[in-house]
Amino acid sequence: MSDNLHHFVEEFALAYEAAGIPRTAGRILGWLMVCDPPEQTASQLVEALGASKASVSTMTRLLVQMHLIERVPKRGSRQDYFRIRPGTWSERVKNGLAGLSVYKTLADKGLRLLENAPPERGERLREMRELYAFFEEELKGLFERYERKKRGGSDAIQ
Amino acid sequence: MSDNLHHFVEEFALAYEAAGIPRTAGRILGWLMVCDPPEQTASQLVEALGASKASVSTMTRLLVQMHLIERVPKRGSRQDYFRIRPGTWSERVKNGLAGLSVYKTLADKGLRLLENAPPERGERLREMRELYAFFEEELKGLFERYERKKRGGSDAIQ
DNA sequence: TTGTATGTTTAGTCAATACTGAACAAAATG
DNA sequence: CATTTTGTTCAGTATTGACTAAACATACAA
Repeated sequence: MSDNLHHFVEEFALAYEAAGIPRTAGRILGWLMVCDPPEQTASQLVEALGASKASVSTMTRLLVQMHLIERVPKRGSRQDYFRIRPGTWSERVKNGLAGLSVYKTLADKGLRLLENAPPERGERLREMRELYAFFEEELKGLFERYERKKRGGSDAIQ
Repeated sequence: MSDNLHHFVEEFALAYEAAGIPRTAGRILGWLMVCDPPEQTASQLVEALGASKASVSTMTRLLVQMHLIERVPKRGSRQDYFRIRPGTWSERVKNGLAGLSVYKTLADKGLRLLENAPPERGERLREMRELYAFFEEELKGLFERYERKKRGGSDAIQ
């Protein structure tokens, strides 16, 4: 409704566009973070964001696939309700950090190819491998610490 | 040269394409990680990767701007030499992780807009904020630990 | 059944971008 | 000076992808 809120939604969308999420999908995310009530039908999204039905249909599907939002069935209504999936951001960060291990694997593959080459030739890859291995290990622990803190902390979300 | 190496370079490029780096730029990166010698001229890159001069010129510029590679002046030659920037991967991870703070800021902005709204409406944003704040803080420490370990460790790169 | 509300799929438009060949620029060498 | 080597810029092509309107499908309501 308010102009400020719309501005926020745009900023939200922009930030997530940089992370590879389509503009409209980002707007849906941003809106679902601040709207009242937190569950919204597809038509409400169309209305609030000024996007087409088709776009909302496609992007909600995408966001559901990405586990960022979820469909909420509502008895007495056959409309689809959407909301931010509880725990989404935590999972997103977790997956993002876990994705770093791809690069460790990559470095490993390269090193295997250079087994018979003079050792200094593998220096670049070893540095890369060492870095990603360190973070893969440590981030695992960091995440556990976060979840433990959250369980023990004030309000648990789910 | 070897077919295996080319396959590795392709895989490397593919992995970094997922991170938003153009295919050819990724190939340059991959090649510079395993080539011998580690510094290569533009024409060597053209030759090794089968890309056009124009592409190599554009993509090397991009990679230099991204601080992933660097131009190395070489006395006695007016050709441009390129190599992986020492410490690149470390810096890349560091910046990537530092980028998470954008989302904390984002959540803050949203919360400010909801100041006058009933508190439960800010619940989604508070959860998000709390998460990113935690990681912003902890990752800072984690990185320090990595650098300290590296300095103290076996071979320092730069 | 017919009508109405809702969501998905399709076809097509528009914009962005990765890439190339060719023209151009700059500088060293003969 | 002209020639050769090297790199950049420009113009054009092809691909991808986000988005929309319109057609279609589904299911409830009268």
